[in-house]
Amino acid sequence: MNYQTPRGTYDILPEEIAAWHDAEEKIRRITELYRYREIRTPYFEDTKVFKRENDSSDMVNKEMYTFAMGQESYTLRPEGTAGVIRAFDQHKLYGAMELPARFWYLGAMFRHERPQKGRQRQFTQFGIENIGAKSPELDAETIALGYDIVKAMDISSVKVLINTLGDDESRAAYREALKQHFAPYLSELCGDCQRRYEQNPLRILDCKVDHDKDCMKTAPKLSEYLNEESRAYFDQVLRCLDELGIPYEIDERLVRGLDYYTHTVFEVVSTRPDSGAQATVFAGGRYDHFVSYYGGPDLSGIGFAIGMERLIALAKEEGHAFKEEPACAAYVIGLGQVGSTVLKTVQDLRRAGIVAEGNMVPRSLKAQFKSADRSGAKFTVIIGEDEVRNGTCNVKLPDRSQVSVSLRELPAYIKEQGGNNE
RNA sequence: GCGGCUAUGGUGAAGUUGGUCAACACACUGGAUUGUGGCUCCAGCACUCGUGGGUUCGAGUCCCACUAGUCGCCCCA
Repeated sequence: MNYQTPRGTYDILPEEIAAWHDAEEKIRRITELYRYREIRTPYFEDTKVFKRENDSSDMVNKEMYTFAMGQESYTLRPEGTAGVIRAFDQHKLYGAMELPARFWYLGAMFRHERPQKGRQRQFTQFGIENIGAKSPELDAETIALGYDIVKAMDISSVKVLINTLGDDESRAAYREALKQHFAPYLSELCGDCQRRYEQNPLRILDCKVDHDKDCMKTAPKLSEYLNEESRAYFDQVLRCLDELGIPYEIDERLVRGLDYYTHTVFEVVSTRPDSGAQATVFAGGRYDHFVSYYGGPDLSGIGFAIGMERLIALAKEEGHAFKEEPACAAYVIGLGQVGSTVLKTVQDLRRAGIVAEGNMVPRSLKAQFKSADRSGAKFTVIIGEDEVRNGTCNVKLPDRSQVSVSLRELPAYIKEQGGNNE
């Protein structure tokens, strides 16, 4: 029997973890600067939290890990927004927090999809939600936060795609116009599009199958159906981005997969040719009615999610130097019958704040030196039987010269020599 | 859910038209060298080629199924 990770899941081995810590640290710093606060919601929720009425997205309809326990049906979260808003409503945070309430989250998400480059069944998302206020400035600020994270990872080959879905009135008008336009062509469209025609005609524009059909090219544009207010809102978002120096591209086809979006939607994609089919680094948008869906007041919100695996992979491809974990400063070797002296010496070093390792099993001198080499320690401390008697040790310096130091003064000596790393 | 490609030790891999011991390199372990290492030299390191069937006198090499990886479609972070 071979044991291995389930399909689409993977282990992050110690070798890889520095990259994650680096990204997480930068994210923490940036969310702090923007005054966002972390929220942790369960990894599974009542299925109804994710499976909403009138939701036509595949993610919700066929990619969820749903399981039953007794009478209850639960689902592993496929995305972060639903849980955060559920918590916001459940705990009535609209009354307890200053609005807009600002949340960030980081954790695993689960979708039962076929794995490929940049897509796993368990993957990690960082996301933010800004709930309870609505303004073009907030939309721009939200995009800026994500953009800052991407920049902090030294990723430069990305572009911001942006679009507006308008308010309810604009969308309703557009929806009717689209249905009218596509009605005569319905039989030419793919099966998915025929389903979308009823459920969410906007998504037809997103279709890859029917992309090149004439009726797509002649389809009315959403921008033609925006009312005055929606147009002004979007223009102001763009103006803010201009002022912040964030380059963007308006993409009229961008409607996003989740059905709850209104007004501003955006997607930041990699422009690297080696990014594969899953090039989106982060994506999100505004939602006018999602907060009330779970029983809260009719507040608007905006958020986005970053795919952490994609972020880290891109940073790697772009040559970002990940912050490394602290190296070993001192390695302690024991020769002969030295009892617990090695252990005590290493502990003294650690208590003095020095990253240290010691040889704890009886091994040949050669093997111990080899470990010392591999640990990358700047200093090798050698303790033999004579030294134990005298209360001293031999310290090998980086230039391979050797000095005798009393065990009591060893931590101070190593600090003095600049031993504690950088 | 659909399609292409792939699958040999800890790692990178070689394995000819199916026919001896499954190369080579790195890594690892031990020794030369049990009070001083990173060099060198020597030795060891795949009862077996993702799993299960089949064809054959004979299969790592051919066929089928399954599993996994990978890339693409769908979808999406």
